[in-house]
Formats: sequence, C-alpha cells, structure tokens
Amino acid sequence: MTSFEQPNFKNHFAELLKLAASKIVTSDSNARIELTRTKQANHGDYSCNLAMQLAKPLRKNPREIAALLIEALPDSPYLEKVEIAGAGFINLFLKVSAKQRIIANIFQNSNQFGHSDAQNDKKIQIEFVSANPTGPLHVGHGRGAAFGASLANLLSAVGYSVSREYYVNDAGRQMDILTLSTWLRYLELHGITIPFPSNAYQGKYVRDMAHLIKQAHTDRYVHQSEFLLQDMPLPNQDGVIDLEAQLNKLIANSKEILGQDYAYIHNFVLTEQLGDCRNDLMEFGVVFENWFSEQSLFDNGLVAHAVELLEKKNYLYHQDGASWFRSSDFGDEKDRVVQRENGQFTYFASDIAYHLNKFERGFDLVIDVWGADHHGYIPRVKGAIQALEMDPEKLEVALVQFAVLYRDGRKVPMSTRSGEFVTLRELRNEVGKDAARFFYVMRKSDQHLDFDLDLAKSQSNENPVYYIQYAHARVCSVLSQWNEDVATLHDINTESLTSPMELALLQKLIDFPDIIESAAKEYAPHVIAFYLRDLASEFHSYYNATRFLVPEIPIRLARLALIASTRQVLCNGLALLGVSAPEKM
RNA sequence: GUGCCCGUAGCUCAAUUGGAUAGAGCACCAGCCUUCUAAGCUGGGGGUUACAGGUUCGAUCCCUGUCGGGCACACCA
Repeated sequence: MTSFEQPNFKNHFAELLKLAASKIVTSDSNARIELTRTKQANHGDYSCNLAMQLAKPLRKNPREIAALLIEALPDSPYLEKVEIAGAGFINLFLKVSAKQRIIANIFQNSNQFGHSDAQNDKKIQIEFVSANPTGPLHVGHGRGAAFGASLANLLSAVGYSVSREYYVNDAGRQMDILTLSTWLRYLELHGITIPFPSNAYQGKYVRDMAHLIKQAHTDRYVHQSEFLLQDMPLPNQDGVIDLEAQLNKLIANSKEILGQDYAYIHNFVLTEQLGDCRNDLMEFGVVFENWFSEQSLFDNGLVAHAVELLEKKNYLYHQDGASWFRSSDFGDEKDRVVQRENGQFTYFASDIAYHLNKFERGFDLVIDVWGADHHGYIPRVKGAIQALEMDPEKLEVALVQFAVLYRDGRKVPMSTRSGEFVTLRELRNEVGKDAARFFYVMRKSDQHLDFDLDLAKSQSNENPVYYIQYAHARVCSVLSQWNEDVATLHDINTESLTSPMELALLQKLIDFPDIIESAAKEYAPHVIAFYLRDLASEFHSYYNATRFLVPEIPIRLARLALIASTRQVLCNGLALLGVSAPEKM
C-alpha cells in the first residue's frame, strides 16, 4: 500500500463541489458548501444541501440544480457514486477501498492522527481555573480545570500554539483575610486567643499553616492581643455590628503590629496555597505554562497605566470621589468604578490592566474560562478592551456552569460560607482522576452538570469511562495473545474488511479528524466524549460478532489492523480529555 | 423588577448551528458466556422537542408572547 497524505474526505468532497458550483453559478451566490455525515446508510456517507441553497438565487428546482452539480463534479478516486435524494440532497458514497486506507493512515500518524496544522501555529492563550489562592480547590473549580485543559488540548490538536495561564489573585483583600486568619491561629497556638471572626477563613488548612510557621519560627510573630483589638468599630445605634469593617480593622492593625513581618506571613500563606493548588492540579493532569501574578501588575505600574490610558481617551469621569469608567458607552448596563475614593484600584481596574497586558503579548486570540455566574462581567471587560482601541473580538469568554454532586440520589450540600464544600482532592480520591476528568466534560459546558458520584465510582456498564477504557483494554488483550509485533500490521492488505460492521467502524475512524475540528471550533470537549462512546460501542459490537485470531492469515491480519487502529484512536481521544488508556482492566 | 442562559423519552443528556423518519446511555422487558476480558453484545416498548403564534421548500434550532427553572444585577474578588 502506498503511503499518502492524511485524507479528509469531507474536505476533499467539499472542494469538488465548490469546483462544480463555480461552473454553474456565475455570480457570487454566497452559498456555503457544507457537508454533513449522514445518519442513514442509504443516504451514503456524506450529504450536501448546496442545491437547496442555490434554489432561490438560481430560481430553479433544487433537484435540477443537484443534477447539474453532479454533472459538473470532477472525478475522484475516492468516490463510489453520487445520488440525488429527497428535496435535493446530494448524497456521496465513499469507495470501500478509500475507507480501508484510513488504517494505514492511522498507523502512519499514530498519536498525531486526528490532529492537523489548520491553525498554522496561531498564538492562542487560554486562561482558566484562576481560583483565589485562599484555600483548597473545590469541585466547582474542578470543572473549569477539566474543561480548560481539554479545550487547550483540542486547540493544540488543530494547530494552535497554545499558552495555558493561571491568573493568581494575590493582591486583594481576600489574601489579607487569609493572612490574618493564619496569624490568629498562630497566636492561638501560643495561648493568645482572640475571638476568631466568623467571616475569616475557618478551614483546617489555616491551622495547618499556623503550625508550620510555629515549627519554623517558634514565637517570633507573637504579639499581645490588646494592640490587635484596639479601635475596633462599635455596634451602631441599632446594635448591628459591621463584621466586614471589623475584619478590615483587624487587618489594618495586624499590618501595623507586624510591620515587615506581615509581608512574610502574607507571602508564606500565598506560597503554601499556590503550591497546594499547583500540586492538586498536576495530579489532576492539568498544567500551566504560566502563572500570572495580579500583584505584579501593581508592582510594575500597569494598573495605574491602564487607568491613565482610559483617562487620556476620555473614558473616565469623577464622581463621589471615585473614578468611573464609561462602560455603558460599550453596552454595559452601568458605568463601573476603577479607582475608589481612598485611592485604591478596584479588581476591575487590575483586570483591565491584565487584559491589556494579554493583548500586548501578541496573542491572536485570548480565551477566558469563567464560571457562568460571571456572565454579567463580560460587557465591561470587552468595553474596556474596545476603549483601549483593541479588538474585543479577539477575546472569547467561555462560560462553565457549576457542577452539582449527587450521592445516593441526593444532592450533596455545599456552601463556601459554612466551609462545607467538597474539595477537588476529595473528589479525586473518591472517584479517581479518569472518572472525574471524563464526567466533568461529558456535558456541554454551558449546561448544569449533575455529577453522580456513585456512577463515577461504579465498575459497571453504567459507567461511560470504563466502557471506553474497556474497549481499549480489550484490543490490548487480543493483541497480546496474538503475540507478534504490531508494527507488522502497518502496511498489510485490508481488502477483506467489507462487512457492515467493519465498514461502520472504518467510517467512525475516518470521522475522528472532523470531530476534533468541530469540537475545537465550538469549544466543546463533550463532543469528544460522545464520539468516544460511539466508537467504543461500534468496537464492542464488532468484538462480539467477530473472531479476530482466525486461522486465515490475511483475514486475521486485516482484522487485527482494524482493531489496532481503533485502539490508537481511542487512545488519542482519551488523551485529549486527560483520561488514561489502560492496557488491562 | 431588568438582563443573560435554559426547558427534548420515566431519569441524565445529544442532535454536525435551518435539513431527510429527533438520537444515545440509564431504568424496564426478552435473549446471548465450553470460543480473543459478560466492565460486553442482540432485540423491544417509550416523544405534540414546555405552550401559543410567526418567518420558508423545511424549525428542537431564527422572531414575538405566555408559563416554568437557573444565574447576574457592588466603590466584593
């Protein structure tokens, strides 16, 4: 068998139809040539609705146009026949020999099969997770992580040069609260007890960090409590205590008392949490090229710079002592504060600077993966980008809905406030990395996800992860019993593969590159999950109906080549989702 | 109240972005292991795509309205 370029029959036929159309349409009809895979075998392998699209501009019967198109269609070595059907569909039938050649192609490209260089190394950045480093990641972050990582793999597979980035919110008040919380726990360890604020961080990990500081520095950061509690805000005339104001005062006092040491504790807790987060994600198979510090934007004057730019371009005004950005000029529902009365920049201000910085780094496209609750934030960020005379089209925001855990058919209660949340690490420990990665992306990302813990753990046919992995393991098992070098299958004769099941499986393998392409285009990893389910199903049927290790050598080898290439595609698809492909189960 | 998202089989979800008879899994029923892993396979029932209109050759998809659910409406991050 001669080697040949990776064929994409869909694109190939689209090209032929385009040529045919150019012969019968003189003016630009702006008709899109779109081929779709057919659902029914008697409709052929690919179908095109071009004739129906041209019916109006040409003022002709679609079936008539279809006939003209077919007449003008250039010859193709892959085409068995063409038919007109229904209202004017053009149905294309692939030659069996063309289908069989996919096997050689899969072996040739091995773990790159399905990948393309269509995007020609265009620079794309995808920012995801970006959770505050103030505590362990929880299951909500997990979905963003799984989605972002899979999407990044998909984008890379279609030829983008991908940069994965985690935006570290190390500058805000939340970090101060964590610093204070840790120091209070540390003081407790030295017998100095101050009522622990209810709105400070309650988690056990805070006590753990306090222990670490004590171990390393004994009583170096101990100070007496009366200083810490001085000038606390009092209840108002209604007896209501402003807890947030109290917390702010505690933070301010501790900064004063600790002096330079405050920065040490701040840095310590940040490093601890970030390290934990990085480790957690690594074990989840999620890695980043870049961890971008929000604080660095302040340190380098980029926040002030961004705000000045807006000022210069007359998109700021001053009211009630604050600086407002005219985001309502760009479709936002109201204007937004970028600098407060006390001179502090808002989170939005640093986010403008961050996006300005992203664009200045020269990415062709920037993707932000956010929780769906942030959707209201999009207009102001895009507005700022536009105000700074950059192209808002170059920013794509992918929203990910929350995941709700179910155990024993009941919702697992979760709320950050009560500290009652399931961490990503706990989830991984319970269901394993593979099930977690797969379940997170098996639904469309903008849909709520019901995550069934019992199902994810079950080792049964109900569990889609095992179903797919099992198909892979089965192939491995057959090949190991065959006990010869798989490489010898790479260029064997596959003419005997003509049964309906074999043809269906071949067609499924042919689809893989198109599946990757559309999944990447739509930012839809779930498409891969569904595809793998289908492919595994096709394989299991074949496995059940066919014996592979038959005495007739040519048939045996052809069948083994088919299942070995199926294994390759299963493996490539699972890799895109960050799921392992075990050889034994 | 305003804006965005959603409503598809008993349950969880798809549907190549306007295409042909709306598909999978689970659950339910009936079969298949002396044979390469039964974590598998084969067959079956199950639908007014929330509802009412509209646009056109053609609508789950686009437009309008109604009902129901989620989210967001900070000088928080």
